[in-house]
Amino acid sequence: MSEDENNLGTCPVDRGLMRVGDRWSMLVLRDIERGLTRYEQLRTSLGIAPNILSRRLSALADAGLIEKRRYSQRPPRDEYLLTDAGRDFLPILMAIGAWGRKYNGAGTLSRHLDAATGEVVRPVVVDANTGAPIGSRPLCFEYPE
Amino acid sequence: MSEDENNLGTCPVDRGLMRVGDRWSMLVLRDIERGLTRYEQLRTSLGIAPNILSRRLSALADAGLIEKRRYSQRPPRDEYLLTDAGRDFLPILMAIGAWGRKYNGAGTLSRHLDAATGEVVRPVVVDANTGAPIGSRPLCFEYPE
DNA sequence: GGCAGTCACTATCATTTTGCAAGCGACTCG
DNA sequence: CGAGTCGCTTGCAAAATGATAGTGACTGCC
Repeated sequence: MSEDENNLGTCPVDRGLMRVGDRWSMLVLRDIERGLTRYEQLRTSLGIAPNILSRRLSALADAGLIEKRRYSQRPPRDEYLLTDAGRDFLPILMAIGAWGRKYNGAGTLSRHLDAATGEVVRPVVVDANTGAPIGSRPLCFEYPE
Repeated sequence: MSEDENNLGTCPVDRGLMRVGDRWSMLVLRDIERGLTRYEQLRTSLGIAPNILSRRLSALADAGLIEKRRYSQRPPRDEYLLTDAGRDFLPILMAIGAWGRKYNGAGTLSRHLDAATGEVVRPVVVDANTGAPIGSRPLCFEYPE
């Protein structure tokens, strides 16, 4: 895919997208977060074809974002749970959600509330060093070698 | 796609992914940010087939994330620039990059530095209300109706 | 003027991925 | 025993993607 080694090979964005770079995977993660952990729940909630769901689930498991756990032997029943890597991806989904609300948010949309304050959560990406939102300060790139 | 109206129809994540939900689109945005604004620059940097690049560029333009601007009449030359919506998406790419670095970051990767301090930027998604990183406080969902 | 070369594409076709529909094994419940 | 649910797999059609070739508009060189 990459010819230019200064580019995709060393680009962390691409590294991330290698693992979750498709729509269904992200929506699956979102639904698992919402508590829809079983195959049938995911299938009906997403309206996804069963073969596609199977493939996405195993891809996500291979990528280390979810894991399959048998919670009942008889009848055999499994659930899909987020790993640490999967949970770490959720903030990104919330940031995408905030963007979607802003630029494609006609009508009423679901949202997250802070359980303690009851306030609507407003996800923003900031630089942990300065606390400033990304985009509010000039940045520059650094390439390896 | 959606059967369950509590789900995709009202989900801001899905609304966002409707516009940029594929790998190439995100990588194009990243490259434009890096200053690769011309067709040939993007094509060689990404190693993408020309027909695919054309389609992605017009999809991104239709979605309002980039716009095409002719900067030279003779010879006819165009460049692709980020719109406000496109620039607003960049922090998400940085968050994906941070995740990719953490979970798929073997070897040396490129990174962003704060132009003023020279420090490596560490993107984190926080709740703008509390300033707390998403994931550090319990949340709940609210669905319309 | 003629020819090579660059840029920004489009057109054609093979390959890959996605999606629909049907079916299947393991079980439960009546 | 028969219907129903869950968690899939299989087969096939449709759509998206990707490789390759080609095209039009120009520039720059001899």
